[in-house]
Amino acid sequence: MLYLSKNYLIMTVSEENYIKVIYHLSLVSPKGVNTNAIAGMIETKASSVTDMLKKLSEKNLVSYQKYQGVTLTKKGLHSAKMIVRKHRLWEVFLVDKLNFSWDEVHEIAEELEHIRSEKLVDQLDAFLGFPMFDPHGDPIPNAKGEIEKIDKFLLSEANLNTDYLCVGVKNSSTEFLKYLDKQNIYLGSTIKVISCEDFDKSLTIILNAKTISISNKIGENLYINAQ
Amino acid sequence: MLYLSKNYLIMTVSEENYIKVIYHLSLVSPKGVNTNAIAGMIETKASSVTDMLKKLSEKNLVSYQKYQGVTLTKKGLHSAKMIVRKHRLWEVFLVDKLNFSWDEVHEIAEELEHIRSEKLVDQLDAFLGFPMFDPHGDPIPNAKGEIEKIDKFLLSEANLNTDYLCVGVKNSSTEFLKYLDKQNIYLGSTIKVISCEDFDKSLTIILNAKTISISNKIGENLYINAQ
DNA sequence: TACTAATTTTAGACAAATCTAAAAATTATT
DNA sequence: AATAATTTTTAGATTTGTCTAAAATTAGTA
Repeated sequence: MLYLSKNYLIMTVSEENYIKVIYHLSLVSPKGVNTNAIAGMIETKASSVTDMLKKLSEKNLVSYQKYQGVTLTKKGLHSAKMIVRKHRLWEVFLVDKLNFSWDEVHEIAEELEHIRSEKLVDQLDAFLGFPMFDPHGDPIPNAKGEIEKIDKFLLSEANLNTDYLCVGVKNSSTEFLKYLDKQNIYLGSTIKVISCEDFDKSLTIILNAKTISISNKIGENLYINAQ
Repeated sequence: MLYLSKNYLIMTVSEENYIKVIYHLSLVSPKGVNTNAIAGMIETKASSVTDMLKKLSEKNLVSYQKYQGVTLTKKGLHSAKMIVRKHRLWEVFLVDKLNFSWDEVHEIAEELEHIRSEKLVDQLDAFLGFPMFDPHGDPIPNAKGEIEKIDKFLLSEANLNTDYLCVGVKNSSTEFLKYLDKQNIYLGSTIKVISCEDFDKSLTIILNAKTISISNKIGENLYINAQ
């Protein structure tokens, strides 16, 4: 096994991707992540996942019991947070400094998140002014792995006639983000739900003083916050 | 073979490293680069190089004749320049924006040079103000692959009692760059050679108004320019 | 020119990460 | 609780990039 120092072991890009996916799935299934769920996210076969889980378990990055799903160890959790930290910091860099739009950055950050230098990440963080959130409203872990939790919920759960702030997206797909751009919905936009159709749960909202109608699916992918 | 469009083919990190090394060696051996020379640079075995040369030849990135060495095709040359472009732009970013020193950036740029997005490189270039040279004085190819040639030569070839400007380093190793820092030799420093010892070719120079002595090996790795 | 030395290539093997197909274990359903 | 359906694992194969050892070619030298 490839170690640089006692606490820092070199992971392959593939291993990092598994750890990251397990981390994201753990937030929804903290008791254990299923093989198939991982396979779905990585776009690989369940058998490949099993192979990798054994390897990650060997390296003490996950706790894995045959047929019982997998959880991150303390070491694995820290690795995952550092990957997420890099991913989100690079996204901020791309948007704030290189004028990318929020729908263009995910794919590039998927590559940049695997660049190894710790100093690079921390200098980048400082250069960007220690941002707390990425362009999609997701929190950026600090150098220790600590994550600022903000109280946010979905627009579909909003009370009627109450002012909210748009603070994030649940879905970061290009299609969804481009739709939001077209509707002039950005992070920081003010939103008030006027009505909800019983039939299809579509919402009529006042967005930055204009009234528009959006589908239930949009409401279920937009995070808001009490203003 | 993995193509994205007619003219853009995806290369693996390994393939890119070979192409880059062949490019650098071509500048010294334009008639053909030897298998062993490549093996030495990549720290691999000659047999591995042979395997890769066949693969690169298949992809039309190199012209390869058994036992006869290898040269880059037009396509290979362009790929190489784009990799070098990325490497050097990232080095500028690390030094100018993230406060790295010139001896820390090579290793990180070795990773960053493989990030694929063309838009990323071009936006980075603009963000940095279209720099012509990297922190070691090496020219940065523009988006078309054009490289500014400046007339530079080694300090060991300098005339006595003539004012020169330090414009680059031939050797970018950490050890050499740290030595230069210690001696306060930077790009842009003014240098005049006062004398050269017959015995060991060591040089006595006036550097920024101070007189110091440097070995022949230093003189053979420092590029200068008529002021 | 013939022989020796160095370089380069071939042949076959291996590790990492993946796959398919079949077997085993778990979960859901009657 | 027995059986069906689903999930997960195993076993064995494949691809990429590497390796070693041996063979082939080229270069150097007496």
